Amino acid sequence: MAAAVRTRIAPSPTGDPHVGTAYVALFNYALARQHGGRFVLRIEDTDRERSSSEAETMIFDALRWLGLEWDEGPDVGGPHGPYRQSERTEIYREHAERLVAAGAAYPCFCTRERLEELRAEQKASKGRFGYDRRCRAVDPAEAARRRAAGEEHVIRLAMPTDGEIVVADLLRGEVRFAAEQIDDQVLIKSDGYPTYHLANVVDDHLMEISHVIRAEEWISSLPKHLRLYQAFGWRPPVFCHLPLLRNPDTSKISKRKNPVSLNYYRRAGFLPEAVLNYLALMGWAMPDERDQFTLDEFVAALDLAKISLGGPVFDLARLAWLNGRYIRDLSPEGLVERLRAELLGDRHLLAVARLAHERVETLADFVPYAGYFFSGDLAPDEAALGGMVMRGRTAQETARALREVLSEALDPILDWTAATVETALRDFCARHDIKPKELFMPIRIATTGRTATPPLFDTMAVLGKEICRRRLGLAADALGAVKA
RNA sequence: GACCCCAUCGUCUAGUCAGGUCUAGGACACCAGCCUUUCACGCUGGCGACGCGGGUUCAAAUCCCGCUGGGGUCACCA
Repeated sequence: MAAAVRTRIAPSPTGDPHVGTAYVALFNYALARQHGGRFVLRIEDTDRERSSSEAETMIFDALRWLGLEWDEGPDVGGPHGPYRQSERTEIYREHAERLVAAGAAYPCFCTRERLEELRAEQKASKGRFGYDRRCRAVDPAEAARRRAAGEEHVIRLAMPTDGEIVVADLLRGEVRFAAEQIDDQVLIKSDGYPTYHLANVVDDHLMEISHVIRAEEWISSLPKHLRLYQAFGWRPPVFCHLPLLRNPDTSKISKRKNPVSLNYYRRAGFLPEAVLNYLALMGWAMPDERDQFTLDEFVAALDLAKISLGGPVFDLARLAWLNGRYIRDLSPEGLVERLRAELLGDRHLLAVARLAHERVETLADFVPYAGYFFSGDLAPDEAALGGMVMRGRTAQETARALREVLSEALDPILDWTAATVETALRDFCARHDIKPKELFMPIRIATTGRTATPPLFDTMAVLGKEICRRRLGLAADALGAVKA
């Protein structure tokens, strides 16, 4: 009897919930459902610097919005918990020690400074990149003494130094790597936390994951992972690396060039079933090439082996078309229901009403006054573009400034409120020696299309991060395209 | 740069594994027409691709090699 199919999605809660996470989750979910198996959600929060609970909550919300329910996870429990890696550090430490005892891993006392120098040298001499394995030569007894004395160190995996490592990928078959070119990966950081590579392998084994379906960017670390399975004496799961979603210019999908936050799609009025359906079309097609189908139909028809490997360009226009079909399939009553669920829900309506109620005279003024709170992308016209150009600067310079506002001030905000936005924006002005006045009008016009609006930060708070980011990005693009 | 992956219309793809039925099919976008008081939907039609060069074969989009191109990875981030 075949072993149970167990799949997982293992996102890192370090930012906004990513469309790539949904893409990978979809295929994992579908495979598990197809085989009556289990779909696990595991939070990989081993980067103490960047992980946050806000980001984790957003991942839960986004996945649930899409309807990709998990059977085991941090919030629903399960027999293989805990499902948050930060709560499993003892397990990783124990496993790392096992490897050290077996000689498959070793403590490394090299300082960050030395590693940086090493990298610089290697770069200059165009030599091989990676750690030079110096600490591998340290006598184990001496290493143990130094560790006991509290000397700062990491634990590294001892990779074979010659021969070939052959890994198997469900879609690509055997892939070969020369062992010597694989780095001695850090397994345990000096803060005692594991790196992805260790935690991931240990957990996939302990959680009895049968199929690891993840993005292609991981394929080059597969030799390390395989080595870990061997060193532990475990049977590796089936690996299946999905192609990477792409920007229109075919680079790996990024927020600079494409909306990547699932929050954007939700807020911009995309239906979850349409988003899922569209994602299923990335690298895969129904046997009859039908382009509209339900999640259940996908679950029934999915054949992993039929995934095509060319990186699919994420095309908003095609998603919008699909979304339109789903909307047309709704009854008018159904449409109203959907509208009330999100865009015209009491929550959003009330937030807008708070800003609009002293600025309208009749109820009928409300819709035209507050229209931009209920729409998605804004296409700035010439007048708007003119109004956006900052005093004493060119359109291009303004575009650059707006992009910096995005990446430096706005993107990092996970707790999006009028207060956090205001602080971020004022800090930005101070840092760049810009008068707030000069920056705020362009932002106002970019985010609302108007020169007169309720207070900017309140307005941006109600608009939400994703709508603001997209409108600012679009405005920057339009300004950048203005002939100097 | 090194290593790895990939390669069909602008985009998503079917066809490639088991070579002939492929003068390469469908969808998005675009263009035109029809429907229609308008717009949209819908319908019909059009534009549009096997990256290049060698092989193997009676026959290659399909198999092999090289080139070119694109992408990813080379962190005490995942």
